[in-house]
Amino acid sequence: MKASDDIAALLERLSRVLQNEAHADGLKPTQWEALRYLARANRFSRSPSAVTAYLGMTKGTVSQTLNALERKGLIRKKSDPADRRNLQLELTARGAALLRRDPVEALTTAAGRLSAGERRDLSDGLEKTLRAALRRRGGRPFGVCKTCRFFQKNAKQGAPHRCGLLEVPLSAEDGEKICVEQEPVGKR
Amino acid sequence: MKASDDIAALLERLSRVLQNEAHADGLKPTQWEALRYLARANRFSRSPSAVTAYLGMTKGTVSQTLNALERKGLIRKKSDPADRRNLQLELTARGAALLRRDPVEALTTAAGRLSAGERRDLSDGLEKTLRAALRRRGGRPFGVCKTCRFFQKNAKQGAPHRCGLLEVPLSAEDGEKICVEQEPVGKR
DNA sequence: ATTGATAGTATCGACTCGATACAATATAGA
DNA sequence: TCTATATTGTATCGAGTCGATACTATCAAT
Repeated sequence: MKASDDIAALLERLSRVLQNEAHADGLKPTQWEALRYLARANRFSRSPSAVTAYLGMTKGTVSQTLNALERKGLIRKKSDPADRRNLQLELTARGAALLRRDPVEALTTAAGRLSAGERRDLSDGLEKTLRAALRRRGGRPFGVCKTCRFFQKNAKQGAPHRCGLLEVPLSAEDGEKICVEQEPVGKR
Repeated sequence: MKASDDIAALLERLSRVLQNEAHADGLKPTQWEALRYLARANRFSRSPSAVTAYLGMTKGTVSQTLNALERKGLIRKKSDPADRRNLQLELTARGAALLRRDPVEALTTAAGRLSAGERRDLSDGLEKTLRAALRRRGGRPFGVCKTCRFFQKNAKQGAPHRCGLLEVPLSAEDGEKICVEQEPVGKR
């Protein structure tokens, strides 16, 4: 009980530090988050609606944020010929370059001083807490493609892997990225 | 290297969930944070400047946030007769009541499912990460009074304890609360 | 063709937040 | 004492956030 309160307080405070850090290079915290997400998401997951689900915000806010990123020349919008309601988002070269100077590096290096065991413990605890919090809110976990129950390794039909949900081939790179549709293996 | 990135990503995402959660009851995330801080801070640390240092924001923003909380009848401002530049802040009964319905409870209960050992590991990792991040930014740790190097236990001069920095008596309650001036024991 | 779901945009209002400029009070030095 | 200088807090601006609401465009199912 006591320790839970401490964890909440620590998370709140770290969250604040993170947010303060994220005002660098003329971008706002939300803009950084969206940019980071787009860099780590596979091609099925680089749409405004996926960003909306990931950030847990409303469509309107995300629309504004993406417009800001486009205005700054950090992302590009392409319409999807298959479904013209969809927008495909991708980072420009400038967007990718900016991301290499990510202010959240500060926290990354702060965590880097921990021992390997401490890092694993911390990572495990955070992941469990995050999953519990997301379940409670009804949010998707947004895990990496290859950890999904629909991921078919070595499908051997032209492409290395395959998605059993969308019925499409997957490159090795796709498998490493975040996916909107991801559902952890033995779940649900 | 790999695990550090994971930790940064998990923290970022948890931070976002936390922020989304904190839009309850007509308060904004920052207003909740300020309110929570004021409930946990001792009498030397309930001023606008202490809130400013704690949240790591500018004076102007904090001033607005505190005005909003006052308008909503959640905090009260009193001028300090000793130094008339200072403002003493305190929660009203309504403020204290609202805090008992804190939306961050969501995360608290999420963390509550962890085992005692997992909680301790998580808490330790978060604390070390936070300290490292704060040191890097030059921020104060804002620890609890009784863990401060200036804390004198059982001073036996009227009051239970004593602050060796400010040279004032401390109640048992003061000792349990967050202090702006706190410096961890064997530090620096 | 109508109906309904889905993807995005536009706009409003309250708030955030860095930046800047400012008022009042306290403190230290000449 | 008079005068910097620092400290505490407020006021205002502009860009952005974010929930809410209303809107357009496209697709899908009957």
